[in-house]
Amino acid sequence: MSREVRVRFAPSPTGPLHIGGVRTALYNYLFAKKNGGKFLLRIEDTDQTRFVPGAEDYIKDSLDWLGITADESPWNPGEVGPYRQSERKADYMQYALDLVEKGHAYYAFDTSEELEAMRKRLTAARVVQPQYNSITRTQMKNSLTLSEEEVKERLASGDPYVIRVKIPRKEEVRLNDMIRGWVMVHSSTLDDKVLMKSDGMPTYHLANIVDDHLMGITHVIRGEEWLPSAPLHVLLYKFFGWESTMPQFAHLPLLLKPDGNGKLSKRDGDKLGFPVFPLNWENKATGETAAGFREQGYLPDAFLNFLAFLGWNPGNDQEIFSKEELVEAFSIERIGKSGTKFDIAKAKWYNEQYLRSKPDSELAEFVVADAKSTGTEISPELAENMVRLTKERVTFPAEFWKDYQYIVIAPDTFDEQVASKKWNEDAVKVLTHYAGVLDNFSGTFDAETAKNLLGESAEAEEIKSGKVMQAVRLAVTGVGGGPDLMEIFAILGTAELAKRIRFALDTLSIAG
RNA sequence: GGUCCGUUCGUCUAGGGGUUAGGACGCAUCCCUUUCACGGAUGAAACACGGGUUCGAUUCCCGUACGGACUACCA
Repeated sequence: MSREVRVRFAPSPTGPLHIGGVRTALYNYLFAKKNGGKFLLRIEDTDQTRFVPGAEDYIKDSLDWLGITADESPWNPGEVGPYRQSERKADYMQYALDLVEKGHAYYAFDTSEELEAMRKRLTAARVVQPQYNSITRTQMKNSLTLSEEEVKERLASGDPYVIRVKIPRKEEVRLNDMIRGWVMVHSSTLDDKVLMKSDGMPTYHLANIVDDHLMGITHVIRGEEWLPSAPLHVLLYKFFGWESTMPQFAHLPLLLKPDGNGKLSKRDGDKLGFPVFPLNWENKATGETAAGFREQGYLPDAFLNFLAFLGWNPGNDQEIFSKEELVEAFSIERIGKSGTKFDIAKAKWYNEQYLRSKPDSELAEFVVADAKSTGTEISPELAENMVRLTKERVTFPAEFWKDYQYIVIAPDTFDEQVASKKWNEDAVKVLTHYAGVLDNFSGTFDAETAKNLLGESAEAEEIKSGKVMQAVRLAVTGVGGGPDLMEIFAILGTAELAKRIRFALDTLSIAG
């Protein structure tokens, strides 16, 4: 009988969650759902100096937006809470002490100045890697070098101290990563990492292992940046005697900058011309806002689909996956090993695909709202008509109104390039004739009728209608390209259409 | 510097001892069309390098190069 799958996403609320983190959350979620397990969210806020107000809410909002819902979290606690490490503070010390008792950890009283001096001394002695380890700890102030009496005294008098792990001098540490296979490291290259800080808070390493154990975590799926410390984690499981329930590790390839230079970091922001955050983030300190995918117009399902494919693939040609399909198809075996460069063009393509699959009526709501925000009230019917005509031509919902509002609002300027090339006497003749026809028309003016009448006007002037079509378009819309013109005519109606044509006739002059 | 991880078209990737090395995005050309898109068709475009192993290596092994992560009382 294997245990129920339990995975966690454990972000640190030190700023906005970036997309690498979101992807990690997504993979954890998919893995849990695929295996009928639980997905937990744990806030790792052990570093009080880096706490950023609002970051926790941001994490929640981001995951909510994408529908990556945790089965257990600070907002929806299960039975192994609390789900914030700051609220678990009291528990960690006993585990650290347990390690001290077992001889796997020790007190260290060195000040930061003394540590600095040690590193300087070692560097001067050309030691390549100055670190607190099995060799150097013999020269430092800790419970391994000080007398038992002095240690007791220092502890009693409230001397600041940390608890460090005692890394064995010669041991081959191995772990079987689900993505990378066997990884082996010799303990001599590891250092005696701090487990408990002098402020009484645990470091990541201690808190992480203790909480994962207490919360029954079976699989640790996290970014590759943790791979170097994974051997330490394995050692800690062993020291605690928790080997039999040690989770399996899966270290995800990193998300890289598009130029291939380093991992995608929070600081990159819209400096690179696209968001690296799911949602807008306002930096309270600087007042600057970093762009989010949501506000740029990305649909959550499209973004999720895109994100899933950054480092994972289903092994077949299918590219469009709903969340449910992703759950069904997901497996850790199909996650790649190498870093993934972020390609915004693909993200846009995904958005277009999802946008086109949405019903016109739903998209029309965006258009009504966007129009209203610029002071124009339009009916849902009109908005839906606009969507029907332009859906295949936009990437983001905002483009409906931004690029095609001429369907509602008559243009007052005309594209000069098109005008100079296409505006000619033939066009003037046909349009003048057509305007007159429109004045006298009564009946149903649909696209078909609009086209027939225009054809007749052209014929009357003995001009091929195809020759003047772009000029006609220019006159009515102000631009040289766009959706089916006759459909636009039908929406405008004869009166508005005639009015626009006459305005163009008055305004435009034939290029010499 | 040290430890660890990685390397298939520009990008995301499939594949895996014998393949015309497949797909997607992007790009180009053509078709459709009243324009621009959409759609359809076609095309250019890749196994980092050097040694092994093998009848045969892009695939396995070892080096080299390159890229990346880590190297805090941060996570």
